[in-house]
Amino acid sequence: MGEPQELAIVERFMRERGMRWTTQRTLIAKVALDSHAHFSADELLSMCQQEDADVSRATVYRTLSMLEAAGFVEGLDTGEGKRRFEHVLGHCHHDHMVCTNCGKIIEFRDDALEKRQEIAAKAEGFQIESHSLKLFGRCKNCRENTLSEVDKSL
Amino acid sequence: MGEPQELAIVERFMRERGMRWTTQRTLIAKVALDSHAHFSADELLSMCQQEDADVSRATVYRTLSMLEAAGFVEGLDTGEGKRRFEHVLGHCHHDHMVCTNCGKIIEFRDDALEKRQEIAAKAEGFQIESHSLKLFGRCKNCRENTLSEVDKSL
DNA sequence: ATCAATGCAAACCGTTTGCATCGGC
DNA sequence: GCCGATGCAAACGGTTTGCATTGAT
Repeated sequence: MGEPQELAIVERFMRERGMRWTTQRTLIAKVALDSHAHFSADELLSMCQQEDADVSRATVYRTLSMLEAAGFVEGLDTGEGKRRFEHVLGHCHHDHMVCTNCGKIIEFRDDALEKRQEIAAKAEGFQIESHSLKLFGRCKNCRENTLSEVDKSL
Repeated sequence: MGEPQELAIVERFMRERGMRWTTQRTLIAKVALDSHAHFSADELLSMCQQEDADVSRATVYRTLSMLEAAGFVEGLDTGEGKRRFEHVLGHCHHDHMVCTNCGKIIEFRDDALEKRQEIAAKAEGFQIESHSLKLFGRCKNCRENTLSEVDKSL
């Protein structure tokens, strides 16, 4: 995982636009791009504060929306009432399965799916800019655990 | 559109569970099931108050979550920061295209899409309970208007 | 008469914002 | 030194909740 180069890309992006490359932005971007998880703004804040106390919630939100607008990070709504973000720079597009039991998020990709979406859009004269596909249900683990619980009760 | 029977179904559902069929629930369910639109809780409240002033915001929210839990209504997140709901009882499943310019919501259905989702889930040992697919972009109308604006500026 | 449902207003919670201060450039 | 970025705390907006009252059964 090549965070150093990625961080440099973010820095360059900001500087080119006349934005200041502050210690907070460096830290937030580093932690966000380092993470392989789907983190909430709050979790990102905690992760940053673990490394260095000098970050505020407001700055995390502000930096996060810049990173999102720039396309380095992507927000997704998992139905918990708050957004989660994922590292997107240098990763290819994928969709998500969200386990409604344990909250696990599984990434998957299916080109046929993407193509069908394009076809459906074309039929309506609609031009897709982005899309969001989430499958909600039970992950493999939770299904197995549920089954064994049922077994026990028999 | 057969609201009377649908309303009776909701009433029966509630009564069977020992819930009281109040004037507020009758009104809210009627208005919600009458609507062909994707309404927010607030809009539903206004629609109800137009017909009868005796409904509170709290009751709209409480009734809405019952209707959703019962499967008469379905909530979807269009990315506006608030949920929208749609009449689902007696309608077959569909997905949505959301115009990021005018907010228009287009319903569409593609069986091949659904099948690919099942295949992708099976590959992960995931059992789908529900899913959410939204295409964000520009609707036909907005595309045409945008084009003519460009034309004008030339 | 009972107890669930309602209305009100306050609480909630994630997120945004105004403003004085700080710090990159 | 300038002006953009930060921190703080207050504001925001959708939604939920505690509690006294109302009303369906």
